[in-house]
Amino acid sequence: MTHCHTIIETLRQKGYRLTPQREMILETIAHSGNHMTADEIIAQVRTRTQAVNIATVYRTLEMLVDEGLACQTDLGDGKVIYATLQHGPHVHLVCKLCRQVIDADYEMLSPLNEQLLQKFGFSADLQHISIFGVCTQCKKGE
Amino acid sequence: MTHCHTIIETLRQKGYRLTPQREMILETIAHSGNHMTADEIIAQVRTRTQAVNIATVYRTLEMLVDEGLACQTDLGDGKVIYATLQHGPHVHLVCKLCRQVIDADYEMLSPLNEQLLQKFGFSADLQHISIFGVCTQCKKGE
DNA sequence: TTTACTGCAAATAATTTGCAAAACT
DNA sequence: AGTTTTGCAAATTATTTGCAGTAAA
Repeated sequence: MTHCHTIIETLRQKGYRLTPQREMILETIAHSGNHMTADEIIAQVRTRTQAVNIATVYRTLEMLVDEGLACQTDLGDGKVIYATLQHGPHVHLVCKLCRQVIDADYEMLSPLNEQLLQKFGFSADLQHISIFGVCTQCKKGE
Repeated sequence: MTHCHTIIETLRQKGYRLTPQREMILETIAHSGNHMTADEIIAQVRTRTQAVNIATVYRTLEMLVDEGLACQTDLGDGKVIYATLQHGPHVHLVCKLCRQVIDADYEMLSPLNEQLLQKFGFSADLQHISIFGVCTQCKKGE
């Protein structure tokens, strides 16, 4: 809730209107403490009220990403997940078999970040990154 | 062409049929020496003949990826690119402004690969990875 | 009151699929 | 000949958009 209020305050200051839809969408993402797809978000919100449309969810998410208040990660298999920035930067380890998403610490990527900058002058967005592979459990189960 | 023939030989050995469509698609990707989207591939092939359908392109690409003969990379903005493995593993640095794709050497990722394996038991597919960010030219142009 | 925001339904866009006809081997 | 593979058109899926009505400020 606290984190949620921070975002709401920020939006208000930027001149956005605070609609119940936006509040509910925000609360849902922030509260879950996890990454969610647009579909998951609307499903969750609809346990509370029918008064939200999927188009509004997409428009709200786009706004949050544009304002730097949420991060968007493409999981590759046609799924895009969103999360608020409460946990700070991290890496998404996506298991391509079970589709589980593990969060790893961002620190792991600092050396890479520096190398990319030095060798290519490339400023990488490593806070949004998804790394695909196979998790421990799935390796055993094979 | 040489590289192309290797792939064709491999496919034949695996029991796949060698159709002109598959040959043309393969030649196009291998020849370009670059990453291409399904759309770019069919556009290129169609400068030679009309006798290829987009569904066939997708089916061929899927087969190549399944057989480990091509790699597939999701660029995030709704584009998926494909390339044959002639250049060996590499990292795709995608500029989110100009959409240019720079190839970086895979070696850069070895330490990360090891860490992911040690800390999480996660076998990462780093040969398919896309890293988003802003390239030198775009940084200047801003 | 003003103008941003929402819902709805239609539009996109990329990819996938069913099925009959064509063509490798 | 027998089975794979293709083309076509329709289906799918996720997302976007136009527009008229609703509601923050």
